[in-house]
Amino acid sequence: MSVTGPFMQSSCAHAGLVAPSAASPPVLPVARSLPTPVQARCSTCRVRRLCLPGDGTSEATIPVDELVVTRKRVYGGAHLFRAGDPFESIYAFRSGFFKSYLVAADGRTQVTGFPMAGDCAGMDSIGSATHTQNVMVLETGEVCVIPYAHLQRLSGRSPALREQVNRAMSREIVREQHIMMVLGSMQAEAKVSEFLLSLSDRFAARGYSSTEFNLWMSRSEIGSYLGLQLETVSRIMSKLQRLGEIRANVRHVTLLNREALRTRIGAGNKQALEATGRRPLRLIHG
Amino acid sequence: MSVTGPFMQSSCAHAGLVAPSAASPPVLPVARSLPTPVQARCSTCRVRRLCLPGDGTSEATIPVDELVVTRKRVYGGAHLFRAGDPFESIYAFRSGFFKSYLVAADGRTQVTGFPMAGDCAGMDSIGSATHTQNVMVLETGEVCVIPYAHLQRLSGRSPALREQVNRAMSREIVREQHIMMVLGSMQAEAKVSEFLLSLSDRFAARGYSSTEFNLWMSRSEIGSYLGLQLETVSRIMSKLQRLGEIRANVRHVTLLNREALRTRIGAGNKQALEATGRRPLRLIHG
DNA sequence: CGGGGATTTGACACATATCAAGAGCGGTGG
DNA sequence: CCACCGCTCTTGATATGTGTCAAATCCCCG
Repeated sequence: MSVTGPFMQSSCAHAGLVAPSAASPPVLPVARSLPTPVQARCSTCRVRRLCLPGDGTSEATIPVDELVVTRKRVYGGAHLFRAGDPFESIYAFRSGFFKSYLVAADGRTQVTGFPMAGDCAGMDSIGSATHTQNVMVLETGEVCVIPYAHLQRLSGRSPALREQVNRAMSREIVREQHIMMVLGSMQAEAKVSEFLLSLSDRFAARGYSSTEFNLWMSRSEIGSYLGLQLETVSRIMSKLQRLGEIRANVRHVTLLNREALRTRIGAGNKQALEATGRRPLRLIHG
Repeated sequence: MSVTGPFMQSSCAHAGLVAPSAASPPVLPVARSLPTPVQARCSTCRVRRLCLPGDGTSEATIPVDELVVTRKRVYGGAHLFRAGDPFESIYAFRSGFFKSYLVAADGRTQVTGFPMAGDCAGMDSIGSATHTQNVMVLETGEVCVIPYAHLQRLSGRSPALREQVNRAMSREIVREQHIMMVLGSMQAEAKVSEFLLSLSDRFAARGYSSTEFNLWMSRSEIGSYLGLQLETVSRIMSKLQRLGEIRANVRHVTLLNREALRTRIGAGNKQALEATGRRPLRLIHG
């Protein structure tokens, strides 16, 4: 794990407790039969039902309190990890706000998500030796470290945990499919409206206000996420404000008319494409 | 599973062999201790190393020949499944060519991929009762049916299989991240070039020509996949042909200058976005 | 041979990118 | 405490890539 910026403090030290084991790079933390520290337990976590442990339907068989080995406090501006860092752990966010992004060889950047409490990062790197994308901290928060080798071990004895991991990865695939749809078939106004409503729903699911919240990301980051230029994002937010559908005070947003925004999502379709059944072909050479 | 179009024939019937169990909807095929029919075995499959069984590094512990319960022949124009169909199985493609796509409530369509031999479909629906997207057959082929309950059972006794499933899902996440990058940060010409080269690489990985191949999908489907109109795709392919980088005879394509195409991918960047570290905020109300 | 869809190509419109300037905000140092 | 600096955000003017509309051609298939 790269330690950049102000990210250099383990939660254990921070919380004033003694860590059961080393917290950083080498191999995997030896926590086989050591008890998980109370502060890192999922059973007391407010967002557990959104996270790997799930809604508790099969709770009895998931060793939720052995899942997280360490918890770390990470600070705004720091990177949790970068593409190319060795892959060792899955991360689950307990609090804070983050962005995940890719950087192409030629410098192009694509923000792939804005994970927050209850979300996970690092699952895309399973099977790679190194992380495939970057995760940066936008708002200081706490992240639960789940060493992958540890997760594999636990999976061996808990079918329910295996299932939860599969579900979490599946959700991630669906989430990205949804973004593909936004990127590929929506116009700018629809994209921004969708973005705001989606954020709103995610805040709501975590018990925060769905109508009034902070944007922890910049216009430029929103733009990258939506495939737009920052100026376009800014203009559209100004327009939505002019129309009375939102109030936007730079990073602080209030949704005034959710229905209007929802309508805006459908506006300006680009494609219909309905399969015809007939499929002409020109075969190789022939 | 929806049975539409000419998709109404099980591979067993087709191959003239007796099926070991029912092949369709109800619960899950009872194949607990029945031997897997020879024709459905992974160990004899040409694309097994690209598929769930993997490259064989941990082959000994993966019950590869119990993985696939049935194999089906599916015909061009048919749907393997549609969004909303009950989720029961993962599908692995042995041959043929397919498209996966989403349809939004308002009718917008987004093609999410063009799976072919060695690829999988349905992993996005794990944890849902129903499939989240549609998969249509573009070129007749054979698909291996892996009932999810069956996979779960096998996973219980094979850590290596669990790992392979995780890897496959992880790869799918990375694949979609890559498409997000294409959709969000490339211009039309770069998108189409990237698409052709990517297809070329996938054919090469399967032992087919990397310079000459058929496009089983229409311009409209390519457009949907890349977030472009079909006319734009057509124009760009004409242009690439005019420039001597490809030869495009409707559905039959020859790549004449891969390097030129590769250069084209970098052209016309849209975003740079490098993190600044400073992160201004306007806190709630304040 | 005829019909229908796919593809190509052109003309044009328009959404969004690009370029540029100014304002707002937050932190820093005098 | 104020002035400055750097960054983000906003807004305007303009350029341009791509969508839209339309028509001709091609191709497959009956």
